[in-house]
Amino acid sequence: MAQHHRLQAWDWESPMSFQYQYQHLYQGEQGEACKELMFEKPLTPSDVGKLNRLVIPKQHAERYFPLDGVSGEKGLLLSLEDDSGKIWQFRYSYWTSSQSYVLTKGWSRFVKEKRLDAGDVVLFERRRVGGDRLYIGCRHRGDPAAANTAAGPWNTPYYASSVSVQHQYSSLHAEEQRDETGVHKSETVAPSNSKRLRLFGVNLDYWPEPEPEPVQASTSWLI
Amino acid sequence: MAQHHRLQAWDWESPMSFQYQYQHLYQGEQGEACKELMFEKPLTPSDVGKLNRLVIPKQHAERYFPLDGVSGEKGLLLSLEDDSGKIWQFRYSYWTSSQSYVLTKGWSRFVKEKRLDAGDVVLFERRRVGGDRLYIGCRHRGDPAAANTAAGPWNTPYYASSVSVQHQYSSLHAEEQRDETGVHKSETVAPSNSKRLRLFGVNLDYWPEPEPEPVQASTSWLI
DNA sequence: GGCTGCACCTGGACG
DNA sequence: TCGTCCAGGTGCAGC
Repeated sequence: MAQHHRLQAWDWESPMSFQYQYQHLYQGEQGEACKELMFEKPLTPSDVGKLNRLVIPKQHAERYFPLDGVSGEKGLLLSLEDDSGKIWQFRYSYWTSSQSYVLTKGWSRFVKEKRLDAGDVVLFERRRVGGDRLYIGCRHRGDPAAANTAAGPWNTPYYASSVSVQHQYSSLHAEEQRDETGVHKSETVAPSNSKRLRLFGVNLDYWPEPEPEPVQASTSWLI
Repeated sequence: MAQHHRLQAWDWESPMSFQYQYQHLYQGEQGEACKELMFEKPLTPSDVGKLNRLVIPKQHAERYFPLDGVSGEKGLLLSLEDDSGKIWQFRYSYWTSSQSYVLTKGWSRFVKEKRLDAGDVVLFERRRVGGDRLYIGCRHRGDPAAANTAAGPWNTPYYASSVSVQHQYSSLHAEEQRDETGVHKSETVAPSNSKRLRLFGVNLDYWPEPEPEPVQASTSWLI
């Protein structure tokens, strides 16, 4: 598994880039079980430009991302964690017109915060710690040994102590709505009306409507 | 009606350019009733360039093309026949941003197949034969006496015997879906969910959704 | 009004 | 040759 070894290399060679509150995740974890690179994509100019979308190569999308709901009118919402512990939500859709899978809403914020340029690499992992987590990282061009070094905890005051998945969802919804509208809404912390998807052992919420709300589990999707 | 006389002139001066299967359309037709030039437009560099759209001069659009639905989200679909009998579908829209009427989807294929360049002329006619038909033709720069000579029946195996409007619709839908997805779908030849528009005595189907389906007449629109 | 998001579109590359 | 994929675009609505 050459890819996997490469991941291990650049990931573990800069352990200090991991945040304090996540160091415990790696205690005693030396083997392949703890993390798995799903795929990487070198970013094209369009991926980091004004189109505000990331094209997910079809073979990776169909292998690693859920198929259920992605073709629906609004696609579905993916929640991924970066090395700082921040949760990133992206709308994940299939565009029949171009026959491609894309991340749209939320992607431009990621590009901006991580200062991504064409030629940089975005990568998707799942990490086992208790349950699995979905992880998104990046590596800047010419910086082969380090992933996700652009954003540190100093940029992400939220979630500093959010370890439980459920807690992260609540915090996330709060921040998401602040980011989106600049307005705090009363129902912010108690969403409903979404479906829960279990992916790589991680519960993901998604919904066909805008203004997502938290949830009872209704759909279970396992790889 | 000077325009009309001009049409008669260049059109009938090269009768051999008309296709065999359509020659019967002109049998016994000598008067103005059989065909009418709606308008011509000399093509600009943008009309034949990478913008993949034809701007329809507003006065012509509003006089000759339907107003109902053109400003809608998807515009509407116009089906026009060329001299070879091939049916061309174009998305016809009004762009509020530029306040112009345009043909978009389908236009670039027409430009390519007819080998149109800036300075060439595209023309729109209605022809009476039984019911009326909408017709699209072109005339290359420096070739004032001939319209639509660039494409012959040798380029258009489809529709060679499609004379009835209904038959043309079925064939057309089949081709449209082939173009869009590259996949033949079982419901291809039996569209529904579209609206029917009667324009210049010709039934036109249009729909707000992709993947159109054939239809019972629901809307009747008469000029 | 600018930016984002969205649905749609097309040409080029390539197997 | 032809279908598939995707990079690079569009207009426009909403925030």
